[in-house]
Amino acid sequence: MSASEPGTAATRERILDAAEALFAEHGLAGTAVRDIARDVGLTAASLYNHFAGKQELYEAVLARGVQPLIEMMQRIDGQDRTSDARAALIEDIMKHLGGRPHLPRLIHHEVISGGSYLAKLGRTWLRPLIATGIAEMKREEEPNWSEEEFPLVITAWLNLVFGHFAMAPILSVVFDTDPLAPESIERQTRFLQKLARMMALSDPGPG
Amino acid sequence: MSASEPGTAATRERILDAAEALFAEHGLAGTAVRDIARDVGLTAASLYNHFAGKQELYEAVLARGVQPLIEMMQRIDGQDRTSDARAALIEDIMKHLGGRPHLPRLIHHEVISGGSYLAKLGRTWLRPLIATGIAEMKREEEPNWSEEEFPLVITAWLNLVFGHFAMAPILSVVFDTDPLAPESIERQTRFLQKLARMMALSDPGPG
Amino acid sequence: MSASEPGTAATRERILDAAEALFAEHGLAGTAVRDIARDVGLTAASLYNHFAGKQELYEAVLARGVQPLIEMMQRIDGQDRTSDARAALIEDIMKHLGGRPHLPRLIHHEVISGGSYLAKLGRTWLRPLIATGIAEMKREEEPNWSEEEFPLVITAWLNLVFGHFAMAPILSVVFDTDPLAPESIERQTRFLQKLARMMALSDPGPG
Amino acid sequence: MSASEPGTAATRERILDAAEALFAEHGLAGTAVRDIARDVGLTAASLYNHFAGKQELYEAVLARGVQPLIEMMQRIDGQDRTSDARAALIEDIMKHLGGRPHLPRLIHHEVISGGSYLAKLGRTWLRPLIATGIAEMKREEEPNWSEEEFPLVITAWLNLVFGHFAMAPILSVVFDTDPLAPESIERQTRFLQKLARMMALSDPGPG
DNA sequence: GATGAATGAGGATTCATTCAT
DNA sequence: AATGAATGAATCCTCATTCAT
Repeated sequence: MSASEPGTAATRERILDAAEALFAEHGLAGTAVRDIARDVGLTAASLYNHFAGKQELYEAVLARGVQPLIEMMQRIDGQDRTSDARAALIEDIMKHLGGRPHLPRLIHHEVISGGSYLAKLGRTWLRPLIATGIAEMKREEEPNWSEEEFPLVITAWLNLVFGHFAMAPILSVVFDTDPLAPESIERQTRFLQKLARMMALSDPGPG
Repeated sequence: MSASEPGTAATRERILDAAEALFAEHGLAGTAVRDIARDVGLTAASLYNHFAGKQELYEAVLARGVQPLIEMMQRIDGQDRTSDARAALIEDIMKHLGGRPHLPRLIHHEVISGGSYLAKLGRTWLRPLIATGIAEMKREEEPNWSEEEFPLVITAWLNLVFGHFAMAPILSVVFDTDPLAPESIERQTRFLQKLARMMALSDPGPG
Repeated sequence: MSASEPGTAATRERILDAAEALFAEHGLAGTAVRDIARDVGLTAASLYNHFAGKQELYEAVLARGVQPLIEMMQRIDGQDRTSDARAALIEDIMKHLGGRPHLPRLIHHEVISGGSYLAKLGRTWLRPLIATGIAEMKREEEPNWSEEEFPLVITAWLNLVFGHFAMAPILSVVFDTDPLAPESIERQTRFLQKLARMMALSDPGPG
Repeated sequence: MSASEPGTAATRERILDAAEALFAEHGLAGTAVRDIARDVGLTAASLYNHFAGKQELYEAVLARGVQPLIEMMQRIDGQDRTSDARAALIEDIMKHLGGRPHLPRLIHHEVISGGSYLAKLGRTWLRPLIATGIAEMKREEEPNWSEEEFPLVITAWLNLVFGHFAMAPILSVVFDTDPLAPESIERQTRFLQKLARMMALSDPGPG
């Protein structure tokens, strides 16, 4: 009657968890199936009772991690636009990534490698996000950014949010803090919200 | 008999070039020595006349790419602080990375994987850059950022600059432009300079 | 409650059928237990409720196919020798093999591989057949074959009969007909009977 | 200066020899690459310096064995038809197969399994042979066989010739002789030549 | 400097088999 | 009687590396 009996459907989740951590750190090629299995307490052969192969496992990990982001996007897309929707969106995303800190590095691996999952990732997740963001910016009364700068602004935000998590290893070397600690995420969230206000309101004047 | 006859010292560079491209795309583990050799028109065995091993080759690629960044840092650190030093620095870095578009992805791989080269990278390159950046920000008369936000600002800049190149694969899927094309880099440079002015001058007011 | 309800004893037969087809095509080593199970609509694990293992299943398939041939031999051995006994025997064997077209290939696999079942096959089936055949030939009044040629004649007949079925795959490629179709088997039967008459009656004269 | 220095091109041939023997006995699936390598005195990994994979090695073995048969066919096809051409052809083929006694079993494996090489085998080798044989039979003045029986006659000959070698394992169990011994091959050759005369000359009369 | 050949180590995957349910 | 899950033992193949030529 325990909540997660070993050997049932829970095994699949435990494999995904272990795989997520290892794929995030070493990438697809750098991760040995045997190592994933060992972290779950299984033999490599047993993994193949749950996933058809390494590639399929990788994609399942990616899908599981990206799915909530897609849904988050869809929820936001349809809802009322209050004045601080931006701040709430930033907070939501930061919170989700904070709970799955391996995800951004995983996505970075995929993006950098130009992996096959990339096209789907772009279509189902990035494009709606961009559409939402651009629609938002168009609604500004005194916009700081021209329409052709919109994509750059969106991209900038992607890099700011994901970079915080993906760059964590080197940041924790240079600074003393762990970027994945809750208070670091909290601080980064407030910083990004402040930056968002600046980018929306300020007028940098002529170059 | 010149120092860089094809087939002599030049071979070393050609190996580094091929390795840089492949390491950037597939990472250290995902790149086969044989593939690097093939791209140079050599056999894997021949590579070992030029480099002691895969790991050493990887580090040589990393060193060759990072060295100019470090020197750039050192030059800037000692020079006069004109009003648009920031703009010039951004331009310099963007230009260097534009000429070696694989470098950011290479560094991302290293950072994400928490590779062994990372500590050196942090110490010799990132720390001076941060010191310079912080000193710069401290000199502001009406600063928008508190001292404890300084690291976040620096990190943000790192992510903005490197992200542009590292995320290129997925961006070229979502948008129609190639982020590595000269005009894209030019546009991104101007965008970042504008953003720099905003972050320095503007006052977002209370949250 | 009948003895051959589907799911009870009938399952055993269905397993044997599927196994016969696969073993005949891919041999013992080339056939996966899982594939046999799939063809029956079962899991590999379920097979072990019916057979002790792959090897045992293989032998059961072989035994089931060979048993009627042995019995056929025994019947013929004890019965009256009419003038067209040869023609009847050829017809019987061809008919049996026509109903189990996988069997010859199965036996071929076993023979070619020098499998362990081979000795038993030779002793219980081939030897009686040869004895019968030789006794038959000795009864000829004006024999075309010397006693030392008898084994060759017998072997020739084996190759002619079994070859028709075993070589079917390539023959259907070269000719347009399917050697396993009833009319092909009928034609081959008549051909072999004619050949039998030729071999018995004719006198080729000196070389 | 020895005729077959180890480590040169001769290695390829030695691999083919070892592979031919093992593939003939155990088939493609039943033969382990490691076992082939061991018989040559190599590591499995070393095999891959000479052949792209198991399948490719298998096809190379098949091609090397079948090539002489094809050429033999082509030579015969173009030459004068003397009265004992048949006897000579039988002798040639028996001799070639006698020198490569694994080949018939290898071909049997391929034929039985309906392997992919089969179509090529049928087209390049079997069809010319059949054409030659049929042309030969049409030239008979008082033919014993109708035109629609021609394919059956050809097939019979195939089975008689190849069967002698392929069935060798079980025959050596039942009889005391080794069918692959030179004198056995010699005896079988004479037997087949005699049978050929019978099939050409005799008239079995009405069934 | 270049290469063909060899190899130990490892890595993904298959497979026959077992066992608790 | 059926099955999902687990596994040890292969099996094919890749890879980084070495070395004689």
